[in-house]
Amino acid sequence: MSGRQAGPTYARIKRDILAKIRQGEWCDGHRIPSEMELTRTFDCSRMTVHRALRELASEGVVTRRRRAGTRVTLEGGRNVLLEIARTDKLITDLGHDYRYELVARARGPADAEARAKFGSGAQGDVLKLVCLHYANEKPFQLEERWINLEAVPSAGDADFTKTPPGTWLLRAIPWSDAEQIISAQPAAAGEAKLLDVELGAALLVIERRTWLDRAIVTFARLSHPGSVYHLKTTLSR
Amino acid sequence: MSGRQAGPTYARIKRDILAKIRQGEWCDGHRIPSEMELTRTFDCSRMTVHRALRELASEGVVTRRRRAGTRVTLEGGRNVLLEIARTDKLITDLGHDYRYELVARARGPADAEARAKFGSGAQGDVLKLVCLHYANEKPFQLEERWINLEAVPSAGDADFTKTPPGTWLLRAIPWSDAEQIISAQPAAAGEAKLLDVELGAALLVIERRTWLDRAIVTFARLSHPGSVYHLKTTLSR
DNA sequence: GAGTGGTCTAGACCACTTT
DNA sequence: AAGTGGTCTAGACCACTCA
Repeated sequence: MSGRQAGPTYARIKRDILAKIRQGEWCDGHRIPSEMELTRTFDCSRMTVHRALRELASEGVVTRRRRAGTRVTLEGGRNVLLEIARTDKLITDLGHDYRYELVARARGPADAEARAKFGSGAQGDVLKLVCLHYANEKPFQLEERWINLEAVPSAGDADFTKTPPGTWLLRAIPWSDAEQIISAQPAAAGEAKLLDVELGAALLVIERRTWLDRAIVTFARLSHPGSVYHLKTTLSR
Repeated sequence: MSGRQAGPTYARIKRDILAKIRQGEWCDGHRIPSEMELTRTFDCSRMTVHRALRELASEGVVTRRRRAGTRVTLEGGRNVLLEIARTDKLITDLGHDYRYELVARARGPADAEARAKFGSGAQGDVLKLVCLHYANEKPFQLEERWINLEAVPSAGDADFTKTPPGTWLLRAIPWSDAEQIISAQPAAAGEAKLLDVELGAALLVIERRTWLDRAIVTFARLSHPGSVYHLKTTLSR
């Protein structure tokens, strides 16, 4: 038969295998037919079968080993795509009014606090910014931002009263590595006042470090009132 | 010639292109040579070049359009990999002792609470479990779990005093879609007592729904004391 | 040793989009 | 109309690993 369904052959092979896994016909650890067998089943070349299986493997659905064959991946950790967007985009995507305010700006040699954030990587001047992002005129995110001026000298002259530093940095600076820590923390006195929440209220905090090669570029601490913000991720297989 | 560096040809092509992007030689929006040109540059077949470019496109590094060519992807949102693991694996990976305890188990028709969690998808019996996961004998995660027994009848007979429901479900049940919401919430009275924290303390809460086709399988609310738990993600390009 | 996946080739035809 | 990427083939040889 080979009722030519929609799309290319490799996609049809992927769909058929995924359907068998989803329906439980092939469960965790089950061995999938070899490339040669599938070549006969789908009446196509081995390269086409190989591409389908290779993509499923790169998506974590199956695990392949020479001689041992292809098996449905045993359950372990799963990788979930978590999309991180600029704060202004995040808010306007939700259909809210967005407003940004620069609360404080200070430039000077790296003090102990900055060195702690940067993990001892900064010796020269550091720019520290404190910003508030509003959604519908309510505080949505408090952004504390440290920028390593050794790595990004042009940030010293940038005007951050209109453009949030996150947006400016994404446009201006290439980066090679990033790290992000998501946690729940009680609001300290200063944070509570700026975010207009009770002292000790639950905040969702994202701390993000960004490097260019070995040099740290920036550290951001983004705090959100727990009552108004969450991260949502979806996945399917 | 073709100074055979390490690894297969397609990987070398990917590395070379990524290096040019990282070093800023090809910046956002820059057009990359066509497959035919790269075929000559790297002295290999077009399929090999195609594979390298296709993988870079699937990783979001480049964007490809027929006739228009291949370009370095313009900056937009970023995708971050967030790894989600079973709680027992999470704790033992950190080098801590793991202990699990079933606090409560109740079976009955879906009440208003369960229908709210399931988004009105459940009509029949529901199994509700409350579990505690300890790391080094300190409460690490409070798991409140609802299982739709219409979708998973065998869960009604499973023994959850030894095996955590998350582990059991991952092994027993295929799934097709999942949704996850990460938030910061204050500890309610019952949660505070079980987790041994102050009333109103900041909790990092993960709520996860899992479906098989259209039917909801399970809803889990996983609460962690903010002081002992965080999610960490890293990425590089 | 034999069977598995991993890579690669030198062609081919098609689909799409810009000119 | 021409040039780009998208897919596919029918082979080939290699690398790994289990029996």
